[in-house]
Amino acid sequence: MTRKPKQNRAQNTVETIVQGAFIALAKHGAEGATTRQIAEYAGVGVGSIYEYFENKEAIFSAMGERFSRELVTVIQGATTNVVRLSLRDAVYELIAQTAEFLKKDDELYLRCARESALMEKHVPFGPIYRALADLFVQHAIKHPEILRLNNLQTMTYIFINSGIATMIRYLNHPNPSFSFDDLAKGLADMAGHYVEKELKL
Amino acid sequence: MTRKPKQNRAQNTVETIVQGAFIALAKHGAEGATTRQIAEYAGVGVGSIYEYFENKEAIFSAMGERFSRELVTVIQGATTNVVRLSLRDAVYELIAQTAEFLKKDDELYLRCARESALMEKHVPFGPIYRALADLFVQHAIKHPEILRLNNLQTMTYIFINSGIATMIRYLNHPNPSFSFDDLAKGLADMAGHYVEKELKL
DNA sequence: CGTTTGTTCGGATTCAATTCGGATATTTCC
DNA sequence: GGAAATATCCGAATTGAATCCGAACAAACG
Repeated sequence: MTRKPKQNRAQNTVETIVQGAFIALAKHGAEGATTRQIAEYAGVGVGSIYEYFENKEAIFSAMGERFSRELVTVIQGATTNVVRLSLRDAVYELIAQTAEFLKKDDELYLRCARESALMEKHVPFGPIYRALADLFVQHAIKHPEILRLNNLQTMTYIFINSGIATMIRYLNHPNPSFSFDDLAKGLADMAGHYVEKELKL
Repeated sequence: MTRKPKQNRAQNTVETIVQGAFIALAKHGAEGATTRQIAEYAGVGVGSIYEYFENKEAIFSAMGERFSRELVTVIQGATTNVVRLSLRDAVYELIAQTAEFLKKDDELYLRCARESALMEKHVPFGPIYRALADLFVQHAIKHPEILRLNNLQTMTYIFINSGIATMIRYLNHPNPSFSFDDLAKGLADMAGHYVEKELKL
């Protein structure tokens, strides 16, 4: 039965295992990442994994949670700057920040994000979605005219999901006919134009 | 080594296996779908699977290809009607058609699409993307003003990917605060407003 | 028919995930 | 301090699903 790590040592082991899993995944893809691989990279016996993780899936979930948590931090960190900007600029800035986050640590996260099957399954998007929705609210407070939109719920959902999905897809399979920056501008314009047009009606 | 089926009988076995895999997946999810399960549903010996499929992954790929092929047919079938409509109505209609496609056969495809991890990995989106891009061109021929947009490539990419991703996400985890139809309208408006606004500049 | 080629099958094999029981480290408490 | 209790770590052994294989069955062909 999996137990909670009580000592520092164990806490550290858990962290080490998750880190090892990130490395194994980035290096060998979802297939190559066997439990032995992970234990190897973590510098830990295979058995130790099962002291703290129900099974291999649980490691991936822990990875997903760490990813989600850090991305939320990035989003929250960007809030103060972003709320001042126009919606268009806010979207652009947010995408830029996220891209930077994915590329840190020698693209560790981006490499893992390429295993999009695992991502989709194990990353809790709820908190990310909520952080963005919050940001959106903060932004709306500074730009109250946006509140006049009547289908705000739906459009927030669409913008957020579209943005995340399109960005991930592009990073996974870059399309040579335009740059990531073009994409970011396109997404920013899409949101910007929509709001401007809708407010006119 | 896997072989090509030469006799009708074998051709049929291959088809049967793929069908069995769809059923197993819809019924028991990605985990429950063991090779024995699949063979069982197909009414075929386990060994037979390996005559025509390199491994289990290959079955999923075949499923993905079948899915992709059929969806492309749906899109192409919708073309004649859709090109007449305004961009907004065209997007709406297309989403409606796709949703209907996903729900046929007692939601067989939708159930499988829920295993989004597998989808993402095994469905070749290229042909689907191309069919939509084609449709977009056909549409533009009837509505030439659209060709005045300067970042057409990028925006096509964004609209198509946003639409697919948002729709699949909603169907996988419906958001109770608005309906699927609201979503379709939102996506249609997003594309419609963007184009109208951009053309004004 | 007899031969050759295509097909089906399910028991045997393989290999990664998981378990287990003991060895080792840390904390507790006298 | 040190001995008991608790927590941690480990890797050989087990398990089970994916895959292989060789025998048996069917069709095609002369």
